[in-house]
Amino acid sequence: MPNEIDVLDKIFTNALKSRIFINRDVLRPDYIPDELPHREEQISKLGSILAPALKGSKPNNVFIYGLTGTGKTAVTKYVLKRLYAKALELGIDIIPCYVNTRQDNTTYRVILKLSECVGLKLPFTGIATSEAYRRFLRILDSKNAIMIAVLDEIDFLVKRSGDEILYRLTRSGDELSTSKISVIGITNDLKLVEELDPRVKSSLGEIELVFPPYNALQLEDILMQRAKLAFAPGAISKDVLSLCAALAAREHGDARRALDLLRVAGEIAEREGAEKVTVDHVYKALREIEVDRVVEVVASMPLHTKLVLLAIVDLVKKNGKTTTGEVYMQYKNLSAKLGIENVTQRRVSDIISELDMMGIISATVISRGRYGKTRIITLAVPEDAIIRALNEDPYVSQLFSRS
DNA sequence: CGTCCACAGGAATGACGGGCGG
DNA sequence: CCGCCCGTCATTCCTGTGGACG
Repeated sequence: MPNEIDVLDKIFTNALKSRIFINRDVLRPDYIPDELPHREEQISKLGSILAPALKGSKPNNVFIYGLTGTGKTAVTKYVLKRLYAKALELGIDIIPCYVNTRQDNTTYRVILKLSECVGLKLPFTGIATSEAYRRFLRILDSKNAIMIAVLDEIDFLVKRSGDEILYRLTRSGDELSTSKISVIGITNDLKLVEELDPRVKSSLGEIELVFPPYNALQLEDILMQRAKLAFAPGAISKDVLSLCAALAAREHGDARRALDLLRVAGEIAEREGAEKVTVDHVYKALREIEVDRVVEVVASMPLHTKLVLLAIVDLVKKNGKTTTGEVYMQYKNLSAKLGIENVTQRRVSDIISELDMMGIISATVISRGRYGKTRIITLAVPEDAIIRALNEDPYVSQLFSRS
């Protein structure tokens, strides 16, 4: 008992006397810095595209693509913020509206978000989608304003709910008399463009903006800029920044990842009561980020998904890889042990796809000729991270304690 | 060179809980 | 309170298919 108090006491005093961070929020993904290094070109392009809004005419729709962490969202939010400030100055009514369609991945929820931006409260369920849309348009039109709707990560929206809402929004001019809507679509999936309805493609792709990945040197610049604000003098060294930059560049130049790495490394250093962040802390952070992600993703999965995942872990542990058929058999065994009814193979097939999408496993369709077509499944994250995550579930953990 | 395996994955449908407007 | 609509999980039935085997 007294031990616990000591531990806590230590943590608290460590946090207080920490000489690591001055302002750690600067490293968070949603922080928008005043300067975005190596994105000057994109900023000025987007700026000139949106500028007509200040004169009251509708800017072209824009399609932005680039991989994750290439600054698409940051640049867009930054430009929008500046545009909005300018519009206020000039007394022009511009309504910026940012929707992340990874969270709001249905047509209805997108409309809900757009409505919020014009000050319309809609029930989050209960009325027909088309009715919600009509109400939204009516309110917007009464405002005599230019709405700039940013739909971030639209691949999620399109995959789940199709591109109908995109079509309607880009064509909304027909249904509005005074107000206007410009759409900025952001995606990191380049193939998405081909899946879109050609009409959407042409109207949304009036202008395309590409965000190339950062290289290691550029990432280092970004980290440097933020580190100056985030860390106490002397708490961080160039080696550490370079390592974070290099590790993130190895993925695909993902700035978000680089910043996460740096922040978590700092947090670990702080926890340990260290005086400065070391290379070692960065490697620990690398691991911690992965485990956290897995635990979080797994925790929100329904029971059957967890069971399928456990079946996969068992089989992969044994053979290094597995197939859909094997997984289904093993999954049936597991649910029988728990005395739970099992779902059909069709459903398990979908669950495997879902796990693949979440990046927990990797599943590739292959044909084994005479022996049929199946998916070869391997783990995409460390096994012990998954097991630790699954153990959190009271039902699933019974299967561990047994044997 | 055609078969046919072992699934992939689309379409239609339904049960269910949540939450509205009237 | 009812009727309606939503999203989610699941089922049933289905057509499609790469390539090793015969």
